[in-house]
Amino acid sequence: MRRAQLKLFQNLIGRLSAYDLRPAQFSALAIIEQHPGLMQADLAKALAIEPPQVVPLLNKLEERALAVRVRCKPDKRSYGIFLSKTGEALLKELKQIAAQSDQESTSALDSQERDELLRLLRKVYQA
Amino acid sequence: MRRAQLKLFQNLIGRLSAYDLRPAQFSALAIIEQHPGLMQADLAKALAIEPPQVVPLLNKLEERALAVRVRCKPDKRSYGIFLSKTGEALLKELKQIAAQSDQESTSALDSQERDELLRLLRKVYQA
DNA sequence: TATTGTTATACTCTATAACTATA
DNA sequence: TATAGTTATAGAGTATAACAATA
Repeated sequence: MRRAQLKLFQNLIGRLSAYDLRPAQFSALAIIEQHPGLMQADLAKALAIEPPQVVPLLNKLEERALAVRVRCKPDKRSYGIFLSKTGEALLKELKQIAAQSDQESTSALDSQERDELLRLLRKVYQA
Repeated sequence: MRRAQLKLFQNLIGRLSAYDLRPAQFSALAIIEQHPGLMQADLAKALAIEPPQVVPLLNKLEERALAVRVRCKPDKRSYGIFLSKTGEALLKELKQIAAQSDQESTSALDSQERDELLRLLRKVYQA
């Protein structure tokens, strides 16, 4: 399991490096898209990382104008996190890159096996 | 894939911690058993880590008398690495622990699915 | 007093360059 | 000069404690 995961990860890291992004940053963009306006604590939980790690990650995304922090009206301690138009466009491109990466890393499998692998993996980690 | 792997790894780390061992040390014991007398560079390659990382790992195993470095006769630069009797006995126990860990981490799968997952993972990383 | 985000810090993992001793 | 092992070091990734602003 570890070796297969490392193989997939290395391939993805290589492809994302052309965008100066890490897998966690790509995941963050995808999560923000699915939950626009979420708070940093929620993003940490969704990424399975600790809140302090979200800070530099989001800073980087904000520097590059891919995402924005918006002060919440009711609770001025927290932010709502949103994708910018640039972020949305880039994410769309990145999803294709990631799909190509998965495809290449699992080129030894036929499409039925790939589906089955995904099904089994989900079953394991969702349990 | 990453999430499933993390789940398995965390379970294994927890179980091995009772023996004050890391997964890589357990793997090292298993590799040494399969290739008695191998050199440190070979062990590094088999573990997919860099040679310098082998040094503290092996030091720890030697301190605990689980493995030994034996100076090679012909080439006095290198060592042959072997398990001690203690190491062999502990490895036997650890293999059962690891099997239990895998079983527990994949308890959502039936035994046929578990076999299939293993087959697909091998196919991915061996490609 | 509790919570959100942040800073500072440390600990692990990993990778690279330089050193030693042999060849 | 080349190689096996080692040392030193630095860079990620990850986790915890403590802090500031707000509730």
